[in-house]
Amino acid sequence: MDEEDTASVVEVLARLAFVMTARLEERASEAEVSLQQLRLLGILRDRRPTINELTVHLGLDKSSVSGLVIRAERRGLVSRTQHEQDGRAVRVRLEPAGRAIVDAADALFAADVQRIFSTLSAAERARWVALSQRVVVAEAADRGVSV
Amino acid sequence: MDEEDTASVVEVLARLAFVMTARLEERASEAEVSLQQLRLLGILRDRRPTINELTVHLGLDKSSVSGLVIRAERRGLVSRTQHEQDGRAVRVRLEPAGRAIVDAADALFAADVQRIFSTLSAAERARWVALSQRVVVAEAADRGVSV
DNA sequence: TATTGTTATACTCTATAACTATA
DNA sequence: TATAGTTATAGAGTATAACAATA
Repeated sequence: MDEEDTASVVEVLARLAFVMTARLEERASEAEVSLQQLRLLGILRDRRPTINELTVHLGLDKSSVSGLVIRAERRGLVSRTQHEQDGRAVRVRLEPAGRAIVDAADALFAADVQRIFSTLSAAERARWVALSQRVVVAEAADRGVSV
Repeated sequence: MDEEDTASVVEVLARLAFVMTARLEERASEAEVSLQQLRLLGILRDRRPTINELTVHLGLDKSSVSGLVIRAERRGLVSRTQHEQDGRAVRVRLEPAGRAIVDAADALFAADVQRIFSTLSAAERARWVALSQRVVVAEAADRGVSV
């Protein structure tokens, strides 16, 4: 891959990542939460993890996760309950108010994506998804090795 | 575009945006700046904008931009000079230390991209870039209309 | 009067270090 | 001793509102 080739990939990739993150942030904001709060709620949709497990999913320090969860709990979006086996640990659970928010933000973002990607034909969209999935897999592999 | 189709696009798109933003953040951090500081420095590579112009590029309030610039100036990465025509305005300029940082972070990220995208053939890469560019254009058009 | 930029204030988010309680 | 989580502290980033200087 030559320099010019790389430069064009970097440019469109960075732009895509920025505008889509900005969209997500905007939709989260409309649902009255920050992007990080939305990420937290999204993780809790099908899990009841401990703070420790959340640090892995979110890639944050336990003190940062503790703060995120406490602020979410203060708003009634999640709840903390005692762990069944380990008396030191807590389980974090999504509350109905939190689920309503994450569902609303998701619907808004999905509608954005549907509108934006309608510029491609069904075949082109399928091709884009297939190629992008391979990129995501390659990124994970690269991270696993290079770190 | 049916629901299943949309869901797969949303999933890979969100994942791609997240991991690439995380990469950029990591590389910025290695270059000793935050992602927002790196964005600021990147904009200044070929421009000497006012604070007002920067609010458009960054999508932030003028008070937020003011703070970003002041913190960057405190570290010697940028400088503020009087505007030639308008006595109220200032011009923000990239200093050599700032240029070194943005160049270093850029090189690291470009190397990441080169490694990751080598999983695709040259033809596939070209196809991915072409499709993604159309998506970015459609996003901008959608934003211009829907807002 | 309107505009440019800064400042005061308040909040979220983040990490490090110290701490408490449990294992 | 080690681990799970919270708290104290410090700093970046963000927005709103009030402000000063200039247009």
